[in-house]
Amino acid sequence: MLDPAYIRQHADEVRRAIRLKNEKADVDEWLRLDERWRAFTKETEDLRALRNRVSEEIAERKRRGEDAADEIARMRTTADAIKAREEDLRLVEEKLRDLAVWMPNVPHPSVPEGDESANRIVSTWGEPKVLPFPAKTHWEIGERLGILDFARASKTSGAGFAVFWGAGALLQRALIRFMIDLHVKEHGYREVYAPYLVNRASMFGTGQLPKLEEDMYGSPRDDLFLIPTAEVPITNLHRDEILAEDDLPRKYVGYTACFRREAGSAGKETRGLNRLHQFDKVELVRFERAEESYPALEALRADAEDVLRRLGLAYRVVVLAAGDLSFASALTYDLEVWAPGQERWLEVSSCSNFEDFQARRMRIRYRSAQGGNRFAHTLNGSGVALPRTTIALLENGQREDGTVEVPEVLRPYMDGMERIA
RNA sequence: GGAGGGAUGGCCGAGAGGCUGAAGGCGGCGGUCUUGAAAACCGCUAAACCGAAUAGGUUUCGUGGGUUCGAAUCCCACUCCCUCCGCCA
Repeated sequence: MLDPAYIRQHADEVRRAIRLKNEKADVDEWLRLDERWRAFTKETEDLRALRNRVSEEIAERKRRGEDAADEIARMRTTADAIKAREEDLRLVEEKLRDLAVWMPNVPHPSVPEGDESANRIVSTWGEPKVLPFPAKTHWEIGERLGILDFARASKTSGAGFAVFWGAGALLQRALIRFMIDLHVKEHGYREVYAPYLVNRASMFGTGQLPKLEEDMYGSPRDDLFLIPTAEVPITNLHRDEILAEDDLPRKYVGYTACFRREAGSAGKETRGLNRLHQFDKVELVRFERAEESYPALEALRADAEDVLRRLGLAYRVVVLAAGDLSFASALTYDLEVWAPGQERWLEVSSCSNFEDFQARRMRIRYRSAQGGNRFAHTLNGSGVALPRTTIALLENGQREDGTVEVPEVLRPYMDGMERIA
């Protein structure tokens, strides 16, 4: 949610953000209603002030044992007028809010304009691997090794699901533990295990609602949603809280499964583990002082990158252009790993700074040392998503004989297994 | 699912139609004392909004409605929490 004062003073910036992000939101209508809201507010408050004053007088008279019937009669009409004005106010406020919730966060000035094709590569780590033999795709490798089973996944659940067997399943557990251990022990995050089902308020808080309701799984009977990312439950942990400034930053890491409809996407790009309705992810979430959120985004990104470096996977960092930026984000870095079997880069992490956009929706504040409460800045990024990391591990680690080398750092988590055969 | 109890400021907790934005405590800030600190003592300390305002005003005691000239306080509905019973991994 944007600051109403910001919308008033920077309407052009907001219009620009809406255009760049390909959103639909009516700033002019909002501005018009905001005018009216202020007029109604004044009228309503003046009437209330009158009521408060006269009520005080009535109380005083009664205390002295005097009669106040005339004043009470006069206030009866005032009470009706107040009720009418309050109703008008309420309606305008509702409309203002309905318009405001569709306004996306404003991109950081450094964000390139344009769609996906304007995304800018800021760095690359490692050499995209070229194998000395014909590279196989991960689904070929995994099915031959008997660790990946898409046929049976579609039997139990349909297209877009995966079953991992034996060493494949162990690899998932190993990745989760490796990543969480790294972030906890070396990067200073606190581990949290949070619910997979969340309520409407939580989905609204991080900005998935109202825009993405159609993209989510849920239980309509209970008005509960399956989380599309751990960002939702973890960021909402501090909804309606006022944090102590000394307690910032708060750095959390959590593993969850994630669920996404991915409606309408099918084909080559989604084959195998590339795009699933259910997948696993280790997520990093940070709550920061306003002036520290951009340095914190760099730190968050470095923490996510560290996972890929230790796994020995070549990757690149991309700054998303405005048109590719999510609704709530001001600046996002994507981390993409190289998958030689498919000869393409795969997004395994999106590291974003939401500034105070989510915090306003959730009323997450901190008590500032100079006095006064300020909205915290929230950030998050995957550290990292499992399926595509698994793809990269299989496609990069494959040998000509069809076996797959296990990176050194994962071996302690896999009973010393050096190779999946 | 059934029966009870509850929700008040950063936190704990009192208040039961008007004098309550709200006692008291904790925490925080400032001061006295001290070489320094602690202890003790004194003072200050909710948020949001309208407004050019350091003027004035409004709102907020879980949420939404109602009664009333006036509601933290009375009534209704809902949400959440706790206790007990049932069911269950």
